[in-house]
Amino acid sequence: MINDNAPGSRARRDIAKTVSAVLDTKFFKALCDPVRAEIIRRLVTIGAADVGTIAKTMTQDRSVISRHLAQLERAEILMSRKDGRRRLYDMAGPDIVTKLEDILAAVSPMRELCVPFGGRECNCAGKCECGRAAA
Amino acid sequence: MINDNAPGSRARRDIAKTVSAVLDTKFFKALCDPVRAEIIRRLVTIGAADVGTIAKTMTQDRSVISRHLAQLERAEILMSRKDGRRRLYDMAGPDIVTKLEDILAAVSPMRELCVPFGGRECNCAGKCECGRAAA
DNA sequence: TGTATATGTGCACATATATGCACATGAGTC
DNA sequence: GACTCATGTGCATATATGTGCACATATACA
Repeated sequence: MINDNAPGSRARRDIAKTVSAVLDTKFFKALCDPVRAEIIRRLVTIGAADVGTIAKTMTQDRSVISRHLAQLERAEILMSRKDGRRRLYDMAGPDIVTKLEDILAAVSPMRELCVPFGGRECNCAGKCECGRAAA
Repeated sequence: MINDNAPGSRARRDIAKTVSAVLDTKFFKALCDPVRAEIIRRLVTIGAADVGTIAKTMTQDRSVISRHLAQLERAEILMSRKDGRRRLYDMAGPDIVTKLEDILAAVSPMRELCVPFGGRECNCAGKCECGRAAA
């Protein structure tokens, strides 16, 4: 089809729907906070660990770390299991990779379909901030 | 190496570093808000549009939409250019796909390296919520 | 049983973010 | 020039989120 990227085209509506569906707010939100990012960094480095062990190396209170860990598990970034009175958390590596692959698959048609401004040059003659615009 | 996924191993430290580097907070934060998600949906559907046109179809004030659009541009999800007194925004399709490919490339070693709890079964005998854990 | 340890939760508070109004700026039109 | 239209920004306010303390719960151990 020559007119796939026309405004409101079937192709555009389809990809909009697919992209919306795959935009997992819970997943992205969990990745935004710097403390949670640091927790992820440490769990990747050291492997499975309990709440106290993780909290000991960070400035926040244990209860705060506990809540961050629970949120990361709800976002399916971590998994947990009980070990006596402790709870062990570990990275859900395969799940994370699968989720990102799904997102990429949904988004990748945008490479051809959502070329900004149809690839047309800006006629601003350097007056606006469109530096990244025209290929 | 047989011990690549040992706690603190070189492989683990490397991937932790790579993953941290690729976790673009600005990018993820921009994707969290439901209003911004809706803006993305409409821009994918209709293609390039100015602030007023987008705002007209949404409940929020024009100024609010204007700020969301600016944030999405800073996150390199949208691009903009001036057209007279209007400012046109459009999806930065190729940039978005490239960014997600970079993220996936950085994360994909986690599929083998971060199998939760080393793939070992939980010995809870059904008492804890480790359903997604084993296998 | 009593005690110590690990974790989760209610609550109050601080900070961040989203929102809408009023107004300023910039660009087109008369 | 005066006027109109589109956009961006300062400000006050509402809502969401992160934080730490105190306490409750659950498990292990003497």
